[in-house]
Amino acid sequence: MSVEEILSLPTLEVAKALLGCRLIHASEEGLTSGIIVETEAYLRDDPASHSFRKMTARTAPMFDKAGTIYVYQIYGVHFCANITTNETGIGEAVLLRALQPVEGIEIMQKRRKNTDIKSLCSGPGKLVEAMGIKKTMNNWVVNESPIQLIAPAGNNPEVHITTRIGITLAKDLNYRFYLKNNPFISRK
DNA sequence: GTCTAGATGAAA
DNA sequence: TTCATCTAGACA
Repeated sequence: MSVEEILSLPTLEVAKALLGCRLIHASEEGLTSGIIVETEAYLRDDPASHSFRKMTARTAPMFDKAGTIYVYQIYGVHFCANITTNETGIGEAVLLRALQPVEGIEIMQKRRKNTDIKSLCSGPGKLVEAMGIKKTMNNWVVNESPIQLIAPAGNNPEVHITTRIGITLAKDLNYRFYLKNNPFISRK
């Protein structure tokens, strides 16, 4: 399945299909990339989603076309990155929660000030920092910017589905997806 | 204006 | 378990 095909799927399917994809950022400091190993879906009728109510200045990228990147700050300290799904006007997205580092590991270690490979991208805030994703990249579009997405070549990986992390609203929905037995996923 | 929860991470 | 650190968005 191509990236275009993946991004045209319903949001829950996108969250699942993104597992195994490679995310690349060709930054000024150099190229970093990693395999997506953990995601969460946020739908339009989902009380935990930023797009649950009306569109606002902050959440506008969620309502943009599929492949748009939505970056927001959380707890006043960290940033999280999402990939928007659906056509323009529908506010749904997939949160990137963890990557398995592949390229540019030295750059990630420097950005994260941490040499432990397993801790480099094992959480939404960590991955954003390791990949050098900035608030200014809000609204960028995957594969039309230095952020690239590549679909996996091989077969379907084994996927685990659980409830999402760090929320109290709609906390019983099974909208979190991760690769089974992968040591690079986040923990809580 | 005032309130509150929050899609976190690191340290202790 | 605590804390750092703060904003968007709801409601009045």
